[in-house]
Amino acid sequence: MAKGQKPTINDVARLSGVSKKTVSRVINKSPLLNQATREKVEAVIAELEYVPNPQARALALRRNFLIGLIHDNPNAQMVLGVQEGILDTIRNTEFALVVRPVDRHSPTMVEDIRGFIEQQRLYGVMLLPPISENDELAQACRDLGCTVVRMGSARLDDDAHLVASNDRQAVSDAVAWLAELGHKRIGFVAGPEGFLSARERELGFAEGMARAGLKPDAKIAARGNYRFESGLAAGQKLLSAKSPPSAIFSSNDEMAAGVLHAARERGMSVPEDLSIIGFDDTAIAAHIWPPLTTVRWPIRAMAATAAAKLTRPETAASEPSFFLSDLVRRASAIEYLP
Amino acid sequence: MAKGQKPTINDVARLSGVSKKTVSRVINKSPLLNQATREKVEAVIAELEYVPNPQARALALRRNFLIGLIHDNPNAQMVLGVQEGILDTIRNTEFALVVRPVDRHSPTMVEDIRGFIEQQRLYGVMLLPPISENDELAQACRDLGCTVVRMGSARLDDDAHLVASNDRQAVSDAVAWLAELGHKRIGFVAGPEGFLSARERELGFAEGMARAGLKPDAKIAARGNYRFESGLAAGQKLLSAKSPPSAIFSSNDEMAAGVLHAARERGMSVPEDLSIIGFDDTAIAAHIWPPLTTVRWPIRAMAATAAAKLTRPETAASEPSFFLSDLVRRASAIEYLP
DNA sequence: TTCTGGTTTGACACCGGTGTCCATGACGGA
DNA sequence: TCCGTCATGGACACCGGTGTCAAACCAGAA
Repeated sequence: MAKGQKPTINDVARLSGVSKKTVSRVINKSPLLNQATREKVEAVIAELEYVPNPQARALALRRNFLIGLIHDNPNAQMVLGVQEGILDTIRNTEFALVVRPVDRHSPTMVEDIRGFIEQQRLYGVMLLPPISENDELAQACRDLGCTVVRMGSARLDDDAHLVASNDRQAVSDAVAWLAELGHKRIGFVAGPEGFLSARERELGFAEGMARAGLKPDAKIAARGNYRFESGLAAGQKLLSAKSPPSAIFSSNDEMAAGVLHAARERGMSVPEDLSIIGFDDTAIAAHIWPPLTTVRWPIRAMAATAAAKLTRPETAASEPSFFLSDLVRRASAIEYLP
Repeated sequence: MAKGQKPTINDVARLSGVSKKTVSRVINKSPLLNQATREKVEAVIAELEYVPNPQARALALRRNFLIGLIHDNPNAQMVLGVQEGILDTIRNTEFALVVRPVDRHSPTMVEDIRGFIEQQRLYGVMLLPPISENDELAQACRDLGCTVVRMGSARLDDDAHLVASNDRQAVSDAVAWLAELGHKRIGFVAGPEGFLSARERELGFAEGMARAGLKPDAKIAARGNYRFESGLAAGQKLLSAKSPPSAIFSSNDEMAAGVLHAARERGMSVPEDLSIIGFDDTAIAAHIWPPLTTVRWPIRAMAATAAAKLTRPETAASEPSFFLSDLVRRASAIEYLP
């Protein structure tokens, strides 16, 4: 072994007086190997600080140890939380995380992603909402021999290929809690049509109202697109209703911030005149005034589980797919003050 | 070539009646090649939809086409912006982006990163603040034969290995603008000690005050740690001063949001009683009330340039390293009302 | 016609691992 | 003592590219 060069399997084999293949067996923990031989080789590996070359392994095994994170998600905190969760699982393994932001409105998106998976010979990919809802895309990835795990808010796939938050339940609970606080007219800001998360949250709202024996009123409901401006517009509509709500549930935090602005524009105080609940617990939630009561879902733990399902399916595929969210009670929602 | 298998260089060679090596020359655009041969081979490549296997290339070239993004950065938006910028440059190349969040307080951080670079045989890495300021780390990466480009807010390295925002200038301009608006008592919330960005913003503040002929007053200055809570504490201190400021410059948006809370706690109106300027233009800035006037720096363009310096140094290394930021004027800073 | 020199191409080893299959040797039973 | 069996380890080809070096080819000059 030349000085300054990384040791290879050949160096290890030569120094320990065995063949490459035997070293390979040690590395791969093959059971049909004499204990003494194993220890001898392991000693040399330790001495040389030998690390197998992943490129060579990838070539021989025809599979790269790369997990792809494919997303088109506007929520930076969520994406970063996912990255951290995946790293929690794959740190200290031979896997690495490669990321690929995409544009879901591009007509070539599926083609682009296929090219990416094929070129990098990805081991597996994780799809984030909203593109995780795209069955065609998931199938295209699988056709390439790539394991796919999808993150979502509903049953998009079987347990081995899904991690999901139980949004419906979480919203239902939040609305029921508002009702307990005495609110009778509860407004709703929906997310964009076509998003499963938006749909689930809508169902959760309906469920929560039903639990509380309240009837949803279309005059104090509006649809937004998860962006701040749409929340502002929704808030303006709801608050100018003849019989305005005393509480509003918004399908995400950003729109909730918009509702808050709308209330302030009308000179209303939050939470005294209007209680607001958001969803996601993004950084905004804690930093607006008043701090937003919101639903937090365990992104990082979910992503860690997803990564486990990708990298060691034999042990992790059957782990639960659904994760419970909880209500973070801050100052923006209080009991009804007539 | 078996059905369903990806074509290899051998398939291309056989079908076009030339040797592997000639195909390799075509792929690598070698100049010493007959035009007719080149076209013949290219036709076969197109027909087979052949894509070279990056693992095999990586093995032969002893260098992987992976760019690492190493960071320990609490600002999700910034990290995601960087990722998008890097992708702007490397999309449609053979490079891929692998990410690695780390913990800068871990005593084994440098060792962990070395292991990561070595294991994945990274082509280059990009370091984000605050760890981009760690010279020992940068050197360790370079010793591994890995190109390093650092992102920062000051001259951390030479042009070929640096992209930086000119924070000092930006803050100086912002403060000078406050002075133009008639503010005489301008408070300052500094970032954490030991952060170059914090230091640069401090110098910018001093410079701006000097330009306006104002003298900084330590009684209306405080140090925070870039977190919301520290901004809140700083705001409480500054606003309870015997002679409180009419405007406050905060070294980042999150602390500015804290200052805003502090003002509101004391029953002050923003911007009527107090003007506030932040730094970074994160999502918070646009979504708090009132929307925050802040300094925006071109993260995505900077990251794209950094990626170019990593992946094609021959053309990009000499591109400018410094990027100008600009002041985003929203509602939180207005002229001085006595 | 033969030689020369430049251009174009190919044979072969190599990068650092893994899979296949066979050789070896120890051990137990006949 | 001899043979069959099983545990163990090695030889060799292969994964799909690239580097080296020499051979083949071609045109123009002697």
